Amino acid sequence: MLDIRKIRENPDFYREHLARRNSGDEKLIAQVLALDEKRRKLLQESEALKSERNRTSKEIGAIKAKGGDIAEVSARMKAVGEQITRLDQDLAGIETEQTDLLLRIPNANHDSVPVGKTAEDNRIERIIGKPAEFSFKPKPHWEIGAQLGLIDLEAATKISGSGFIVFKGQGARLERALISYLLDLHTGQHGYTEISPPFMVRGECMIGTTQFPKFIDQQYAVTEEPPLYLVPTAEVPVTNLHREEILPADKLPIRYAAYTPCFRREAGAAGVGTRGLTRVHQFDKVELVHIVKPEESYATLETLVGHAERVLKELGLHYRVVSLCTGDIGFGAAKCYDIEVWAPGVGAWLEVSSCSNFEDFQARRMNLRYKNSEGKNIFCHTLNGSGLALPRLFIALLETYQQADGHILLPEPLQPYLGGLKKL
RNA sequence: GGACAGGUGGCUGAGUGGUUUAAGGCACUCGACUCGAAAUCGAGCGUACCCUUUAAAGGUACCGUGGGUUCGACUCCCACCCUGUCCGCCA
Repeated sequence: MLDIRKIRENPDFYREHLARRNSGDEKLIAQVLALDEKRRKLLQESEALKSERNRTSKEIGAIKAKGGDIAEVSARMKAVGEQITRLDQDLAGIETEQTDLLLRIPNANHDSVPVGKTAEDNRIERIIGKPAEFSFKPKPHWEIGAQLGLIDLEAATKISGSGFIVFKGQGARLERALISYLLDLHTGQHGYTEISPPFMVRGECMIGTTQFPKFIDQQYAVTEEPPLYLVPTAEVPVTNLHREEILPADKLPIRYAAYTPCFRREAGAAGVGTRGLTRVHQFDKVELVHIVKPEESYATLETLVGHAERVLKELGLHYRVVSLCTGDIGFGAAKCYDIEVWAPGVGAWLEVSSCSNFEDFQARRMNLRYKNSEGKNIFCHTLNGSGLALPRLFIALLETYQQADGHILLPEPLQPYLGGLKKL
């Protein structure tokens, strides 16, 4: 959520930044400012009347103590009270409207974010490794996986519909191995504290991390009373762990790593780019979350990307890091790097991680602050990135390490997690 | 799910309709005393918003949450939430 006072002070700055997102949201600035003006006018009227009532009520107390007559002044204050009630009702309506609008305005982007309209305009920061070479035509993962009995997409469709995966045998074991490997790497080498959160959360959490209100139709609701939602990413429960808190400065920075399944409705139609495991309603992911002081957040973003890249380097996978342009970047992010792994079987770059700095955009929504050295309460900056998303990592492993005889070689770091197994 | 108890500032703890402007204490900050410290003494010390703005001052709201009664609610009424303890159910 943007700071209404900053919008008030510098509306052009936000109009320009939002216009670069080409989502048309810059028009909301004028709307929110109009509401804000109305709101403050009503607030001032209401507060002036309350001030009068407070003063007069004390006088009434004094008059009564002396045995005086309060009928006339009391009646007058009753009228004032009714007027206050009316004003406050109007005010509450406008405040709700304003907050709702503010929750729908996306974040302004950092100056280093490339300006552009589509994914074509994203800036490629670096390409690491080389594409795997084959003496045969590499197969897509759904063929390899079916042949080796690692996955069964038809069974998944039968029990849950399209967009679900059944892992079987060594496939299921590989999935489990990857979760352990990723958590061990990040907690052991990168200093993260492991969190195992609930997979269902309240609506407030979804507001905090920007899924609500705008993207509510992409979420699964589980119960109606109380409303609970399946997490679309561990970002939601983990970042909200400290919602409504004022953290002591020495608790920062906070680094959490969490495995959860992720549930997404992904309204998009099936077709190219959605076959196999690339785009599913439920997938596993290890997520990295940082809560930091504002002055540290951009250095932290680079560190975070490095932690995610480390996985691909260790596993010997070919990947690139892309800086998302203003037209492609997510709603809440000020800056975002995507990490894309090369999948030789399908011949495409697949997004396996999205590392974002939200600055104080999420922190404002969840009222997450820390007390600085001067004793002031300052909104924290929050960041998160996948470390990594499992199905696409699974795809890259199958397609990159496939052999002419149909088997898959396992990269060395994974072998201990599969009981020393070297190939599938 | 049932019964009982409770929810007030960073902590503790008073407060049953009007000098509550939330007492007192602890902690913290500054000052005095001291070579220094402790003790003692003095002062300060919540959050958010509004107005003004170089600043200061001022206003409003906040005692679990939301309603209600009243000129006026920490205080009275209603509903709900949470915590603790016990009971029931349960992998």
